[in-house]
Amino acid sequence: MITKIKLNRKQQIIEKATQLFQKQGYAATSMRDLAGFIGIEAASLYSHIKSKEEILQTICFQMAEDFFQSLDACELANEQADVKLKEAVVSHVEVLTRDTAASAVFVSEWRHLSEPYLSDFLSMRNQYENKFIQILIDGNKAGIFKALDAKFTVLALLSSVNWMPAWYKPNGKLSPREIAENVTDVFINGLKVR
Amino acid sequence: MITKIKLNRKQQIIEKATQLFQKQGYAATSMRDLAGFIGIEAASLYSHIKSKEEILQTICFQMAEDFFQSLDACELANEQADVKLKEAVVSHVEVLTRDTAASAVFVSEWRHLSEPYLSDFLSMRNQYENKFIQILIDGNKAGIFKALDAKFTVLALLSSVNWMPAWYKPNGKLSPREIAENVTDVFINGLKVR
DNA sequence: GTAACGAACTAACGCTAGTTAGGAAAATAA
DNA sequence: TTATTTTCCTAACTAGCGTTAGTTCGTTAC
Repeated sequence: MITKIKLNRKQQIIEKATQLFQKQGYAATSMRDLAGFIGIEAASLYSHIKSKEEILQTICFQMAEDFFQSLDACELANEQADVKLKEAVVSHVEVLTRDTAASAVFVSEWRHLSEPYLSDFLSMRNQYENKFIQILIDGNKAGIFKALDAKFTVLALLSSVNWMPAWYKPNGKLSPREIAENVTDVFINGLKVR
Repeated sequence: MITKIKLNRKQQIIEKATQLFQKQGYAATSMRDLAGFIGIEAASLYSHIKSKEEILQTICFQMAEDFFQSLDACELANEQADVKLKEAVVSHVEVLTRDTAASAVFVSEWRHLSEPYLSDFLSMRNQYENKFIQILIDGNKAGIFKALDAKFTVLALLSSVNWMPAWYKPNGKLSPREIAENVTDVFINGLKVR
């Protein structure tokens, strides 16, 4: 009984590649490595994909799309800046934890994209970060947030959260939302008892 | 007039390699690349170094030593936990910004170390993180810090700060100490006006 | 002046990389 | 059953990898 395990070879290739790219890095992962783990020959991969880089592109741009979609799904129009920030970070962390391997690749392997994909990627990332920056700026104008370099602060916030895939265990005690709420609480209210 | 530019070839090799490892990653940087930038043949590198990995080892362990040395130099024995934490982060950021390229390599290329160097490296890193964790635990016991998962919080804090080398410009408006103080202030007191 | 040394060179080694071509086998459709 | 399409194979190619061997050549030491 074989059942229909073989949903889609291409999808399986991308999934395994994601794991290997996370563990070893894109450049240090060979097509023979990848094929071996799947149980076929390296050349056979090319019946399903066009190139090694296509895999990386798929991972990176799929994740980018997920981040945008999740952020857009938050209804933030009528909220205060601190609530907005919290919800935005929760959305971000939920995407991050949904597939930690893909997230890790997204965070640290994008630089191996070639042009014009690299430029596209960076411009999308910039656009995404700007949404967070705007929340901080608005929050400051509204007297809710301190006057800090908004870009700098957002980068610090996202960096702290982007490295979660490296240590997040899906069976841990905390849900993604709880984790995100903890992190944002520290950022918004601080570590200190008051 | 040639003057004595050639301070030390080995040092020059390591410096250039550091830049390339940062920009392209360790695995994606070839010895011919490196040699080309220096202006010699790849084979000639081996008059000065034993292997490609030796360069990575030098960078990673030199940085590790710097971090420990800088942290140990802080006199924290009689301070409150929040001051301790602030000083520890300042020390960390000062090392990070002293050589941003080496720091970036230290942060993201260590996984290409082979055994036993990899294990040594990770155990040192663990030891280092534990010093921060202890500060949080003590601070909580003393009623200064909230009750949070200390390890989790430290990793978030260090991650947020470890990605500074990627965007820090030495000629920026803020000194390393000011940057570190800003970051720690957010972490300790929060983003919110009170 | 000659011996010794350091740093560079050329040439090549063995290996692995990503990828292509062409055909066999297996799965699917008619 | 036959035809078609999908999947995988073997074999091979070119390019590049890290590294070694052996040599040349200028500088330094006696």
